[in-house]
Amino acid sequence: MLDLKAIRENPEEIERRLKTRDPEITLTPLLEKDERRRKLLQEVEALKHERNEASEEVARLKREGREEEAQRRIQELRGLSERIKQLDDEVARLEEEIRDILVRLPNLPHESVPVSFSKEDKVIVREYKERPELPFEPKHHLDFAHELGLLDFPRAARIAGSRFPLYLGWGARLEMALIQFFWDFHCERTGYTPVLPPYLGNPESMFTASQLPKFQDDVYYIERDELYLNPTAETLLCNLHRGEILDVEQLPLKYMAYTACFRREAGAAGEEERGLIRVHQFNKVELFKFTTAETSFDELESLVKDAEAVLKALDLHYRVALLPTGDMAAQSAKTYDLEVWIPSQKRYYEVSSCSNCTDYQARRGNIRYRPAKGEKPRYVHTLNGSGLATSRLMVAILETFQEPDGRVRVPEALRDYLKTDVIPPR
RNA sequence: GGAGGGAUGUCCGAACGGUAAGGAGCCGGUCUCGAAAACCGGUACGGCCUUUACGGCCUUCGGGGUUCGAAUCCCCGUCCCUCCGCCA
Repeated sequence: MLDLKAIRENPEEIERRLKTRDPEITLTPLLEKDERRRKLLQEVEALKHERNEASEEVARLKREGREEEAQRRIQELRGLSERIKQLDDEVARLEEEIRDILVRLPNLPHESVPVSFSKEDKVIVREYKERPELPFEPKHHLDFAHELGLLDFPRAARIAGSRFPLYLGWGARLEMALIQFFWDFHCERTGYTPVLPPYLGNPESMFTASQLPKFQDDVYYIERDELYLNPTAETLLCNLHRGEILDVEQLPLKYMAYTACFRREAGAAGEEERGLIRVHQFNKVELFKFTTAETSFDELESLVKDAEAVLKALDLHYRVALLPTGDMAAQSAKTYDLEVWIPSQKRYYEVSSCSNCTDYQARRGNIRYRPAKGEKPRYVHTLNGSGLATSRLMVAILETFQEPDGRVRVPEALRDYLKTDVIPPR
């Protein structure tokens, strides 16, 4: 959510920047409603002042036993409260309308973000290692994972439905090894505090993280209990300090969570995304930071490096892309994607998305910090990044390290976890 | 799932329906070489609005209602605690 006061003070500039994300955006109705609300507010507050003083007078008269005068005063006040209630209702209605508009506006993009509505216009910032050249035609992971007994999509469909994964045998072990490796890596080397959060979130949590109202259709919802299934631990970690005022000395706060993630992926289909590329349920280790306003863009750079470090440790070819204005999530001011090479498709797939959401989520969730003793609280900046999504990473590993016979070499970093250097073991 | 109790500031804690006591802590001061103690003063976080003032409005878990006036009475909800039931 953007700061209404800032919009009021600088509407042209903010509208111009928002239009780089969505040319349809116009702030005029918002400003009109805001103007009207403030006018009514002044009116109603003056009436309330009058009522407060009159009430005090009634109390005084009663104390002094001047009952008749008090009754006369009370009679005079009857209409006043009626009028206040009318105006209050009108102000409340306007406030709701203003909020409705405000919560649907995206964050202001940072000035370093390339302006374009086409996701093709992302900027490749850097690459790691050479693109792997296999001495044979690489197979799609599904074309050998079933044979090797690593995955079983037909049986997963029997249990839940299509696009749900079922890992088994060495596939399950590999997935757990990836999770454990990422978990240990960020605990021990990059210094994030580990968290195992609830997998369900309430409407307020979804709203704060900005899953609501726009992405209502992308998340699973349990109507009976008014709870949403976790679509990404960003949603959950974002709410860890909702409503709090943090000490500036605590910042930056760095958290890491492992969760299963659930997404409806309505409308997703197609040959390109079969197998583990796009599923309703996947595993992810998520990184999250709460920072001050001054440091958040530096913290974004180090967050990206922390996520990259895992890919490097796995010896995978990847690149870092800076997304253009039109391709970022609404809450983000600046986003880097980490994309890993998928040999069978000869293209890159996103395995991590690292964003600085500045004060957008913090304002929704009222997450603040006190810059110094005695100073007014300010909104924190929130940052998130996958570190990483294991399910997609498994695709990269299976396909990059496949042997002609379909077996898979295990990256050095995972051997201690799996106790084998090839899957399945000979 | 059932029955009961509770939620007030940084913390503890009070308030016959009359406009949020008291204490601790914290901040400032006096005293002191300095500190502690003692004493004096300040302290409802926070938010909104404007004529930015010694200003006004809101804020006793959240939302409604009754009333001239609600921390207080009524209704709905959230969270916590106790007991019963169920249970990995």
